[in-house]
Amino acid sequence: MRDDRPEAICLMGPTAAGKTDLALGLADALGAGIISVDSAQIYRGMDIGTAKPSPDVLARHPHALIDIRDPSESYSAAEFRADAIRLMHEQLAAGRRPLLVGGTMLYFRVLEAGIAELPAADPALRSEIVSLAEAEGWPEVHRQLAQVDPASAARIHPTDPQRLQRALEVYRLTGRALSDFHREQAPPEPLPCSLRWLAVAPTERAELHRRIELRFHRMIEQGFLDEVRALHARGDLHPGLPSVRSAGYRQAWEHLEGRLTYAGMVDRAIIATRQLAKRQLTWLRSWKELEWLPVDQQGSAGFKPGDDLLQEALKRLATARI
RNA sequence: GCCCAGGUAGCUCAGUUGGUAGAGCAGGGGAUUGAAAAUCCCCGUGUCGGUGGUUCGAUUCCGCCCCUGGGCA
Repeated sequence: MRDDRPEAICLMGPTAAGKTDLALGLADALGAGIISVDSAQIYRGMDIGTAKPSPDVLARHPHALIDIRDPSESYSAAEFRADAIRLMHEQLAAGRRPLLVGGTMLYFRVLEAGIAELPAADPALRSEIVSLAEAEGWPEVHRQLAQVDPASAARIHPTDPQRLQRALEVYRLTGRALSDFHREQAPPEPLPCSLRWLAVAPTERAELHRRIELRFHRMIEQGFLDEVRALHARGDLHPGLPSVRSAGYRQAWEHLEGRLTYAGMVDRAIIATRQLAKRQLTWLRSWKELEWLPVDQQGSAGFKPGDDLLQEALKRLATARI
C-alpha cells in the first residue's frame, strides 16, 4: 500500500565504519538535516573518545542530539524517541529531509517499534535494589521478581543485573508487572516519516578491527587522555555512570586511577570497541528492509568514504525502496 | 660449556599417581522496551616443543636434541 509520508533516511553501522563522513555527503547532496542517534555523543565534553564531529563540521552541518547532556546525567531510549519525532517534524517544517545517523541500534529500534508507557528510572529505588543485590546477590533479586512478575523472571537471566533491576523497579513503582505493560503495549502511532534503512560496514571483520585500532591510536594523539583527565578531575563523576562506562572512557578512567597500565588501557579500550562493533552488527544482521553499503579498504590514511560510496548511496536512495 | 626452571588453545596458565586435556582472556554467534558505547547468554581437537625408548597404551616415565628464561663459569 502507498505511503505518502516523506522518507527519512536512517544510516546505521558499527563504530568506525565511516557513518559520519557519508552522512555529511548525503546531507549536502540531499539538503538533509542530521539527527544523531548516538548514546555517547549526547555528552558535552566527551568529544575525542566518542568520535564526535569537530566543531567546524558541526558549525557547517548542525547535528541534533549531540551535546544535550552533562556526563553526570543519563538519557534513555524513550527520551530519544520523543526527541527524534519532534526533530523530524521540525526538519520537515524547515523543508529538510531528516537524516538519522548513528550506531545506537536500540534507539533506532524503539523509534520504529515504539516503547511501552512506563515510569522513568528512579535513582533512589535503583540504589535500593542494588543494596539488596549486594547483600543477597542478584539471584535473590531474581527470586523476588519471580514472585511478582513470573513472565519477566522467566525471560531475564538471574545474572543480568540491569534488566532485573529495571523489572523490579517497574513493579515497585507501579504495582504492576513489566510483562503486563509489554503485553498491553499499543501499536506505535505513525511517525511523521517513513523510514529508509541504510547500513555501512566493511565487508571483512578484520578491516573493521583494523580501523578501530587505528582510530583509537589517533584519538590518543588528539588528546583523548587529557579529555578523560578533565572529566576525572571534576570529582563528581564515577564509573557507575553511563557516560563513564562507555567504550574507551571506562578503560582510560581505570588507567588514571592506576588500575590499568597505559599499555593495558590501550589494549582493553580497543577490545571493548571491537566488542561493541560486534554487538552492533548483531542488531543489523536481523534488520528487515536494510540496504547494505559495503565499504572496503579506502587506503590506510583515513576513513573518508570515497566518492564512489556516496554515489552508490545516492543511487540507492534515488530508487524505490527494496 | 655446566646447573636449574619452563615449552599444553591466538595469549596467560592449570592438569593428567600412564587410558590423547580445561580455565581466564581474546575471538565467534545470539539476546536486547527509560543505563544500550550498557547488560547478559551460548560456543574449547589443541601434532600437550621434536625425536627415539619403556609400555597393550606416552602429553604424562626415561634418553637425546631444539627453543626460552634465570644462575654458575
